[in-house]
Amino acid sequence: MNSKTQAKYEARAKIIKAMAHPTRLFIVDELAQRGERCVCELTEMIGADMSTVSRHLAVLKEAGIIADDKRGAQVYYQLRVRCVLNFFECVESVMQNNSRERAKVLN
Amino acid sequence: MNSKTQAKYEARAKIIKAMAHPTRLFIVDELAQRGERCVCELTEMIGADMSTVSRHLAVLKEAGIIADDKRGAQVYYQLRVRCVLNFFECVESVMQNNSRERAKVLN
DNA sequence: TGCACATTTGGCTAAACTTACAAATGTTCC
DNA sequence: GGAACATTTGTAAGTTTAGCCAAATGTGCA
Repeated sequence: MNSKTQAKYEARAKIIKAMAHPTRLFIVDELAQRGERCVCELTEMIGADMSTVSRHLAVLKEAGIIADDKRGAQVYYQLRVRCVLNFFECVESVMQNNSRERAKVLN
Repeated sequence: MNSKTQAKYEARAKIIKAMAHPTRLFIVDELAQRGERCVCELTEMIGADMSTVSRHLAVLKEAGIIADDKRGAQVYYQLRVRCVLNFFECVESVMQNNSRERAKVLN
């Protein structure tokens, strides 16, 4: 694989990697449903340290998946790219395939 | 977040995590285009140690994204779920948004 | 059986990721 | 200015991941 091809896949992987964490998937899902949320609201829902949540948000923002909007002392985050929601559909179908496959093995 | 919700997002993250590596994205892309490939062919194309490639393939297989088919001494892998290819489209659009955004900042 | 080849697995190291606490920064309001 | 609050950042510890080499396993064939 040449270095240009390598770079192409690294750039893609970086964005997918930003989605590859349960807390970050929760955040994306939540923002998709509610439009926007501030860090304190998300922290409350997630139940982790606020600094941890802030770091997850930074990862998603750095990847370009969410955008931040400072309003007073709060920072509100919103989804910038809706198409990442398509990931969920596909993931669900993979999981369904998997459980079907496992059921088959047991017979 | 309760433990059921937590488990849901962890299961999803596991599958997305399997896609979150440049080499594994390359493999998925290659299998999508060529139908199937044995480990030795992929190893040749990727240019890493065969044991490394074998481990990447195991990750994708464990997630349910690819399937293996042993034929003689070789093991052929093929894509089991085409919808993961939708990831690429979305990732491209995120990258385009990002570069547009960066261009705007420079003006 | 024994050699050649394909693949996987064990073991190890280095790098990356995740998390929490504490401290720093920024904002509002008195 | 100073207290109260929201958020980010520095730091350190623990965990996971990626990579390679070497060894083990499995297959085909003389």
